[in-house]
Amino acid sequence: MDDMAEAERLARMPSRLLAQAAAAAGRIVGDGLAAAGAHRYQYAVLATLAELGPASQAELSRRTGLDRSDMVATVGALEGEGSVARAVDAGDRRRNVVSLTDAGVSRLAALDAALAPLQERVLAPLAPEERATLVRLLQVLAGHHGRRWS
Amino acid sequence: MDDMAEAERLARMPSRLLAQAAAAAGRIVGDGLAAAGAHRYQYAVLATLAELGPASQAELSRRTGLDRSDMVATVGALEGEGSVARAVDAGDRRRNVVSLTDAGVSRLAALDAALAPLQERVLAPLAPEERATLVRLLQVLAGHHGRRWS
DNA sequence: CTAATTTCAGTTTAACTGATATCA
DNA sequence: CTGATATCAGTTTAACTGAAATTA
Repeated sequence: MDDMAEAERLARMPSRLLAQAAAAAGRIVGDGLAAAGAHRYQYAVLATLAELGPASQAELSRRTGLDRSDMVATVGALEGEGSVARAVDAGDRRRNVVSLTDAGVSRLAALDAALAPLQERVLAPLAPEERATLVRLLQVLAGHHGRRWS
Repeated sequence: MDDMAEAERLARMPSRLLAQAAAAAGRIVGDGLAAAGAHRYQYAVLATLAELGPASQAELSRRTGLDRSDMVATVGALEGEGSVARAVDAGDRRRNVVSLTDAGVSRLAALDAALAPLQERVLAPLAPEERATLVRLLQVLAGHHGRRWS
């Protein structure tokens, strides 16, 4: 019973559509960042530092959703290319204070410039109002499921 | 310049929102299918067979987006549990004809029943019209980026 | 003592690649 | 000969786990 309603079950399944769209978007953005010599994780950390100002690795992990373990390597790579500085926090010696350097600010601007047309490609088939609606709905979903606290 | 517009760049970036929402949905659905003893790949194959009828592994790969190589293992697992039958195609002996068994039809119904409340959980924070809109927009995106031909 | 932070070493798994054998 | 199919063996990488050392 209900065969017609289930005929396109896969094509209408939210989890599957999300996975497909995310995979396509991830490939476009991942390839673009790779061409710029960066990793998705690195962009996330640079952008978060630009918003927050200097922060510990644990705080960056919380904000970006990256694992504490991967954060070590990511901050290490950014430090290695001169985009961030890493120093022991004088007020709490367990922490590193990670901060953007001038080179990091430039690096972030370059990556932002590289990313803009890629996000445009991701959303290409949608009209402007549809893009805004999609972003809003995804924010609701991400916000809802992102709360490990609450 | 344009600092305010970029203040929440990460929180508004489509590729990132898609990745976050897809990861949350994938975890919910993946855990649920695992609890039912199935893999996401297996559900995709069962559902596709229910729509198409008997099909070759190559055809199933095209429809589901699964790699031909992973399809071998997936069909093998489904055959092992008795959900599908696999036979050499008499008309084209390169092909296997994969078809749903009666047990496979039941298995699919059970997985569908298990999945319904999980999709509900994924979309929980959205109103009914919002859910329909999201599905529609994601279908446009998936359809656009899914075309390797054209 | 408990809890947070950083770091390292290792695991798991999805997704993919390349090669081979078979057949149209 | 070319191209499609099924299969196998192996690679890559994102994401995660567990434990140690340090400090609050």
